[in-house]
Amino acid sequence: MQAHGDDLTAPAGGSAGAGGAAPARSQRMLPEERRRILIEKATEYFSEAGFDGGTRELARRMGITQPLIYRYFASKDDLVNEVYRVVYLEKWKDDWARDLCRREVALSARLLDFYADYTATVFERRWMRIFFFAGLRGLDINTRYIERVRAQILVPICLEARASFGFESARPVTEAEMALVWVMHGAIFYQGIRSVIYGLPDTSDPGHAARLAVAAYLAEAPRTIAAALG
Amino acid sequence: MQAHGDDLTAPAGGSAGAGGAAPARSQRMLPEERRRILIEKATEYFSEAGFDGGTRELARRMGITQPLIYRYFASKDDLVNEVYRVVYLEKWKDDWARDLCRREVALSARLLDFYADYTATVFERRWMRIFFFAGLRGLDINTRYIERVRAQILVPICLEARASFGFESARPVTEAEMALVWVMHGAIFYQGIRSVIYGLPDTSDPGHAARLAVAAYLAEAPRTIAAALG
DNA sequence: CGGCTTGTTTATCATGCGATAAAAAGCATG
DNA sequence: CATGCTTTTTATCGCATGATAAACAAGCCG
Repeated sequence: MQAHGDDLTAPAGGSAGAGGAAPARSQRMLPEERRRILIEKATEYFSEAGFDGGTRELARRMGITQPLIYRYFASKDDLVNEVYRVVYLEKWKDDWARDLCRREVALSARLLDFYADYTATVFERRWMRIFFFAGLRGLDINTRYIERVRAQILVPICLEARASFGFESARPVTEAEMALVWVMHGAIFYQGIRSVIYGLPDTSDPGHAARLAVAAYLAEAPRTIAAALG
Repeated sequence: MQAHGDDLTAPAGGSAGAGGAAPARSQRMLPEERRRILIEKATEYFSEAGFDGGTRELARRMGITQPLIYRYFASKDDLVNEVYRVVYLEKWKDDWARDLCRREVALSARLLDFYADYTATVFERRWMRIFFFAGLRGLDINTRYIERVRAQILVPICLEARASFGFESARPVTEAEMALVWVMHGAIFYQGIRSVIYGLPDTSDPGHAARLAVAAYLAEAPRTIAAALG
């Protein structure tokens, strides 16, 4: 895209009296620190350029040279996998599943609290874009993430809804109940897609969409649950 | 990925008596036909590999050689843009906007009919993947598509909802009304994302999600409209 | 200072890409 | 069959990429 080579046209200047614009050798760092920064910058860069982004451009943005990356990661794939790992696993909060089951709080409040926290975490440019880049690649880390959402968030919500409406039962959650909770979840998640992936000015408050979706869910849930357990 | 060169190691065989496994020169075609197939196969290929997919691999899948592509498109970008154009523009139905305004039909039926047809069009692997590949690239053709959905589908729905609930008014659609219709649209569209992008087995019928989302929209709409116009 | 370890750069290789030019092959017409 | 035009292939260029090996430089310890 752009000419980036001009900085490198004077390779062996030595003392390089002209000086000033020289790229300046990057500071020596502790391996842990360098690795940490590398992953952070890689996340930032790949979330914009996709995983086809080049290692040279990544290095340039970090102020280091490209081969240095290979001192910390055996291959580009290794680095990419580390980015996945950090994005997918380190941003998951176990509190979510736990707090959703606090029955001393009204279910509507639990749902709204959860989605307030969840959207604050994932409606972020880096997270969302990496999520979709990975999804389009069909990576199983993506599939596993969705499965985690299903098992640890949506299924518990279905069970809490049963309890909340007096339909306590040990029967497994039905497809109809799952379809309903997916509709709520999708309605909320889509607002993040709209603002982050489509790049639309997010005029509307995500909390508003969540309130509408949660209210619709709770309004429809009793009928769906009764039909499922009847 | 795989060795593809072996077929080409015997370039000037001439009569090539051994025959049989030879790649077989591709049939001569009329330019229009060749171009049509090229766009079709490019759509198929790029929807899987992303737009970083190579021209050589595309040619291989078509059974032609790579430089032939450049007889029909000046550059790879030209081909890619043609793929966008076909996917985005040729699948849009003007009937959608028109049928949504047929007031002799109940609004709920109009909405369900529209979404039945719309999801049948876009909940398709090629369309959906190209849509997100383009979205992640920030292409304005994608932004313009969303704008088209907003202007020709969602705004009319808001106006039809006003009329349907007796709130006829020429005042521009408010943000609250748009937020509500985006929630309905998002809830439905997300089910397509889930099955096509996430690659989940779409156990649930998309019509079911649409019925839930439309019902929730129509249940909430009177309150939102009254507040907006009050 | 000299020597050692280790983080960093320079130089380079092999490969794959998009793109171009020239040769070959098909097919109609005299 | 020869001619001419068009489709398709062969051969190749320039460039960017991921990766490797060797040279360099910064700190630390004697």
